[in-house]
Amino acid sequence: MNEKTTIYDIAKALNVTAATVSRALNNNPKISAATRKLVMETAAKMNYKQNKLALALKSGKSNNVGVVVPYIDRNFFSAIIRGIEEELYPLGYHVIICQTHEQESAEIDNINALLNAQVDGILMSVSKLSTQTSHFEHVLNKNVPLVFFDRKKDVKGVSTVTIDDYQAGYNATKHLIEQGCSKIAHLSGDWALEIYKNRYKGYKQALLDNGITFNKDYVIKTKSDIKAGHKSVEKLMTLETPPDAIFSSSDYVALGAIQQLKKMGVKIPDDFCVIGFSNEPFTKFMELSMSTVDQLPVEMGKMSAKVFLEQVKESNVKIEKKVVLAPNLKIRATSTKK
Amino acid sequence: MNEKTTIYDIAKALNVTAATVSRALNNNPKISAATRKLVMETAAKMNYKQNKLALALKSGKSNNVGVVVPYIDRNFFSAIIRGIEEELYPLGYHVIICQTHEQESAEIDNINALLNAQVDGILMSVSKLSTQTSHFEHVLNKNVPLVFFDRKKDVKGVSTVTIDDYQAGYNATKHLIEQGCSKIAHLSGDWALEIYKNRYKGYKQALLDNGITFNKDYVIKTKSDIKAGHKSVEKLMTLETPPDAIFSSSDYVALGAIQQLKKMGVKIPDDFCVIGFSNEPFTKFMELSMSTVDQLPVEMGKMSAKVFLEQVKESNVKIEKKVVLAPNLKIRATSTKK
DNA sequence: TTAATTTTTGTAATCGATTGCACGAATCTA
DNA sequence: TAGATTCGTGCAATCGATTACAAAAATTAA
Repeated sequence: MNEKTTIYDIAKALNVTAATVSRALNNNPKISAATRKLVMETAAKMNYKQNKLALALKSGKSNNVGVVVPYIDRNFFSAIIRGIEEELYPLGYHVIICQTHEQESAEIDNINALLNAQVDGILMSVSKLSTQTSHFEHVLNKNVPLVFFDRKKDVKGVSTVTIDDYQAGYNATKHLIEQGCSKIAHLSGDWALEIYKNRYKGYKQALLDNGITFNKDYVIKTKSDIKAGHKSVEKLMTLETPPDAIFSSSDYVALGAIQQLKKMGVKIPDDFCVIGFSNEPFTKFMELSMSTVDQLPVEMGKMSAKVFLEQVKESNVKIEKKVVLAPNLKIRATSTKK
Repeated sequence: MNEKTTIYDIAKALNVTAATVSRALNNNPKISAATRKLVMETAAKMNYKQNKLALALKSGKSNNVGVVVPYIDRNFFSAIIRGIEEELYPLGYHVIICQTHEQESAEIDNINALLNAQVDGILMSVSKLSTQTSHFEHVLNKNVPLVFFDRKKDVKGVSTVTIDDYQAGYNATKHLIEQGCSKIAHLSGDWALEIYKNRYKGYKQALLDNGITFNKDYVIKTKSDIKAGHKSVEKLMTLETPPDAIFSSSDYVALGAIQQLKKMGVKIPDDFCVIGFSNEPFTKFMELSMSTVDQLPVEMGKMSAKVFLEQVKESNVKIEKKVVLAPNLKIRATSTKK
């Protein structure tokens, strides 16, 4: 009884053609008010639901967008997805999720699968291990809009939405200086990703602008986990002049650093200040709440969605938009001296 | 140049019909080895990619499943989605995400949209504010498998994957008793959801089994946020005999409780033990790491996916499977007396 | 009343794939 | 070598919608 009803079923019931039904349902002005009403009512009665697949095939628009992220259960990424979803859902789009686990092969795989599924666009954050760009160009060749958020690669024709990582690094470092710190270390990530490089640049410039000499022993490139924080602190504290503050490019690394510092009996924030990056939920809930940089992921997701929408609207023109959002410094206990 | 190639393009290039191309690509044994090879090579050369939409329309299988959750940026849910994705992706399925914001209207909306998009199944956690069940029956009437995870409603024909909330409540409470607590309060949620009711039942039974009289003043139903934790503790501590432990159905409420207890100068864990629920990431990172119940969300997601797969495999038989996973008590600092 | 318009509806192609049936060619049987 | 099989392909329908174009019906004009 509740089997799928098609426009043909309605047509048969009313002794008209499917074309008429289709037009009536789509409010085509060429249909008489009487038949339109009749069709509408019968459709409702028969519990008709439009088959979006058929529509998609005919129109070439699937009303699906693909979102590719390293992991979906990392707050930063899931919050971005939330933003994307909230922006696109009201317009009838659905979001298809894929994760790469930071593997380039998975990234390529995902992109191909999404293209085969005829998505109307792909929004993504590139994997840490990505080196090639041909799979991105492949997307553009198929005339499918591509938007990078947060982590990007330089590819012509791709729009990007990022925060101003340079500014974020600058602000965080300046804040530490204002707290009276002068020997500020920086825990960074792989510079193959611009975000880490830019945070580093901002850090360096803030030092210079405030008359602090840059010390390259204070900069360590690490993985993004807690252990990396432990190890980095161990290394830093054996230096001849150990630092008195850390600006970390990752909240997890900052957390590890704090744990290790406490273990070593260093007093935070009085003798040592720490600031992380990403505003992961846990930072707020720590006994000593952690200062960090909020990247406004939900906003970033919404903005990515908007950029995508502009792109589909002006499908004739090739737009390459670069949106840069302002980061938001969250000053909390780990960097607030009394 | 890189415009979409169809089997018709390949057919034309080789002077055969699309049917032949289709068969060759699908390794149909009726095709001669020679033509198969030729077709394969030409397909590769022309960069052919199968249009999944056309396939979906023809076959009636979209290879998409819908996942509906209250919020995707809550770790518990995003971890479940991760599990689902990892289980289904290798089989060629894609996951379409929707969020309800705990609104029943959005839930109904999402389900309808997913059905229109011809998903092969819907996996979901019902919204807190859901009261009706007709939209779930609607899914079943369309012969689309429906699986509830964690939060469920009693609907005939729907498979469910949950943890044993009763056991979880029992174990958590028993653990507190073993730590020497005897006046154990319980912060619960809305009993319209079975999960909260069952945790409460387990709590109560553990008390009885250990000769502790149940005190209904010790049970408070609250929202699931930090503030609710503050308020509940305020109320509990003004009782004639205040409790000496809390088993909370939510990590956030437990966090709020801990904050308030500290503010009041109560010593945790020596004078007061606390245990939460969900193993949210922040619980591990607190100064005083929080004991909690791990619901194994990734496992739960994988199991939900498996149940869905069984359902599609045996599309003729109507299976209604009830999987109950064992919860995992994480004993940490907030409930470990020395 | 008839021709000219305007409305309304129908016919049939299309989107890109799959597949039952039919048919010609090649191979086998006797 | 005639007849029966088997093999490889083509024809055409199908999935469920949309939409030029054509045709019929209704309305208006003269």
